[in-house]
Amino acid sequence: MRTITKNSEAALRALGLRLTGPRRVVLEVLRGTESHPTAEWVHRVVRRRLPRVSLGTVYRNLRLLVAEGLAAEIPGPHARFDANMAAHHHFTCVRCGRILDVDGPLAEPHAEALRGRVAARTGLAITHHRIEFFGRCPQCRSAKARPRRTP
Amino acid sequence: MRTITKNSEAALRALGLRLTGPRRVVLEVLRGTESHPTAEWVHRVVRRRLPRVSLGTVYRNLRLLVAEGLAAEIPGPHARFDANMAAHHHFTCVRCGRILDVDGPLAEPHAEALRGRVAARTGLAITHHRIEFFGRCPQCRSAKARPRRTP
DNA sequence: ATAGCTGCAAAGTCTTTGCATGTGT
DNA sequence: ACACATGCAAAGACTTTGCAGCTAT
Repeated sequence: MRTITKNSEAALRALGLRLTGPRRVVLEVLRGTESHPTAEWVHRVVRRRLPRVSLGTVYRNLRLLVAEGLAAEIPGPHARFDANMAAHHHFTCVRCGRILDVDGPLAEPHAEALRGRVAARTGLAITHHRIEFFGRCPQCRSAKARPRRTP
Repeated sequence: MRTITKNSEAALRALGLRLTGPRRVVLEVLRGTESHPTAEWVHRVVRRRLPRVSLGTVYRNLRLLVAEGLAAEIPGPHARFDANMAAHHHFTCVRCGRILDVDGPLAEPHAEALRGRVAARTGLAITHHRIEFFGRCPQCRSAKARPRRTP
């Protein structure tokens, strides 16, 4: 579990963003989970602290955080967000939809080499890449339980 | 440019699918491009041959082709489709949005090794993966021209 | 004071669906 | 014949926006 929850304020201030209640809580909520949540999930959790926050405001702040580099958006039919800015990739469970982190050092050195090779041979100017792994998560491998969706 | 356009019929028949005009043309159009088109683009092109085909029918057939393994869907906010079923990855131009193929042998051997390594260390059961490269396409690298969207 | 936020609700986008009609086998 | 497809239009799911009223600085 991630521990940061405190100086989201500082992070926002450092970027010259206004520190409003909804904004701060959206960032804290996002930093407080590893579940790669949807906007709706963030909204539900934010509302436990600030019940009057609207979904529109959550979207606006999520987009702002992404634009400011404090969060990333995981592509897909429904957008998911991630405040983990360290280089890492994702594993998606094809059964339950859960997304798990595959952290940097594990995948990175090889992926970098791959990137260089591809760039060299295709002539494309590659600035970055993303790797998405698919399979079954530990829970789903053992459990006979019925599929669940995350979050 | 891809050449196949002829035995889309055979492919459909082999799967026991009914051979209807819209279905055949949707598959032929998809097989006839490398542009990773959206449903709307496919619809426009299909209509040049069968003007009465609806967008709903295009979606239904595109989904069917994906389900039957004759096409793949590229994830994102707007779905894109691809009839190239050989193992390959994609390069997305961050300037114009164009998607280019990065074909198998180039990326594959290393990616396989990477996958094995990740699987071994994380304990995740990885069945497949996808690599997406980002950067600027040749056109955009040279051109000062203004951004365009693809298709 | 005032540029920037917010809640609310309405409007957009892309995609899916219900239904009556048409069609491949 | 008859199960399956289609066109059309309406409905859905998710996201963005306009606007008048707040609020951080």
